[in-house]
Amino acid sequence: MEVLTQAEENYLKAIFKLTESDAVKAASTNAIAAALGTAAASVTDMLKRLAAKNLLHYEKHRGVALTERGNELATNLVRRHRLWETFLVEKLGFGWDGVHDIAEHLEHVQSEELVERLDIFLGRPKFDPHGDPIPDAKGRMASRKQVQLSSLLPNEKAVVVGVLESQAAFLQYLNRVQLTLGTNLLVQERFEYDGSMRVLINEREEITISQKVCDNLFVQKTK
Amino acid sequence: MEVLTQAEENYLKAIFKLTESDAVKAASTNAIAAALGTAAASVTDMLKRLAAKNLLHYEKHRGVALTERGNELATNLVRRHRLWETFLVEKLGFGWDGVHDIAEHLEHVQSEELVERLDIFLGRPKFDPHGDPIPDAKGRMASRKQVQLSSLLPNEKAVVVGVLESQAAFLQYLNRVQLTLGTNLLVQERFEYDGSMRVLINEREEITISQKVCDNLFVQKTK
DNA sequence: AAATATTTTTAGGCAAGCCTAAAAATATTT
DNA sequence: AAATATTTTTAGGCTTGCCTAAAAATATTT
Repeated sequence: MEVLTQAEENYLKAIFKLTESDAVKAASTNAIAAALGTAAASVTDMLKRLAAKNLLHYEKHRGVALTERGNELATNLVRRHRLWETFLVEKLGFGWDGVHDIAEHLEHVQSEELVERLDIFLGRPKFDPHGDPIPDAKGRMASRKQVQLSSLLPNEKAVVVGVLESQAAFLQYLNRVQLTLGTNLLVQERFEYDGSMRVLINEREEITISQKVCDNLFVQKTK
Repeated sequence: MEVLTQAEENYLKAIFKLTESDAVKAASTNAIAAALGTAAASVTDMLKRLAAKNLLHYEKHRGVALTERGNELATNLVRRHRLWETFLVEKLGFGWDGVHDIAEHLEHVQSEELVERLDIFLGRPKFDPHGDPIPDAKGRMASRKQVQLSSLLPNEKAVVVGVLESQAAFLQYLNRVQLTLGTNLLVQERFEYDGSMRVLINEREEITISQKVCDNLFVQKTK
């Protein structure tokens, strides 16, 4: 089992995330640079090194995709990250939003046994505090726990993860009212009368959403 | 609060340990190199850098000692290390001997809040699984929990940490029978008749120790 | 005290990761 | 299709931490 540096691991994870939505099959140099906050030239540098280690497929000007091995390592990294986030929230009492940066460091500690014992200690959780699925030691994970927005009760928090029907008009509407992928929601109230909901968006703005929209929006509960 | 690299932290910790026994006031280049497994030239390199950051006093060919600030940072590092060791043993069920290397990595995660919460989660322990005292956030720590070997009961484990009377003849005897500082003991049996004990040394050799020696040996219980 | 041994420092180099500026390749406009 | 804009790569440099080999300083023997 090869050992990667923290920098290498961070590149793998960034590429993994960028190519996660199956629509996209390759990550561009610029996108990776943006994700990591480094110069594009540094990315090219590293891509060559990772390609030499057979962790990704690289062809000049073509963008990159992880190899099987690269995917394996990246998935394991995600596993570590999400287990630590779970630990920080469940055991140490951190808020679910203040936890990412610390997990970003903890995830780099290399010890299979540590991760395995942590997993057991936490009761082999399937999802982390953000609702994201935690891969098991073999890289398998549950699919996202997504539900329709209309199924939420007042005071529940969620994040937008997808739509049921993806007609252009609907997506345009979502963009218009800022209900984009990743938007955080807090349900304030639900009106029985017409099934509409008042929702706080990204801890800032409050809007009212019709039942039709609530039915078509997939969200994932968060804490 | 300045942020140190892992390498810098490792140097601080090594120097801290080397100068811990108050007898020694300066750590030599070679001793540091040996402790870290690096070349002496690399140590000289780093000593200059750490001196420039006011973390230690460095004069060519004179050896080094930590500054107040250096000591503070090193103590905090020890705190982090021992808290993580405690976590690994108490919560994750690691054996107390398989824990050092992992803690070596965890200790470098920089987050005051993380350490504070971990401390609380563990119930603010005063000693780690090796019996070493855990400094509090201000750097204060209890003195070692040392007891006379003669006070131990069969099946208790301990490590040699000092002597009561340090006559040369006694120390020579200890060296002779391998009862040196850091030796691990497991009490097998105690004979009421003459107060002598049968003890397993470093999980290998079994010897019998007279009451006089047992009274003069300070040990620290371990798990 | 001179000779020898040991320790420490200097000098010069190397890999990993980052940078900026310029060149080359690819995409988008017109 | 030519012109322009954007993306990606190359080239050259920097810092951190490490190395080896040789020089300098200090310690120990004789």
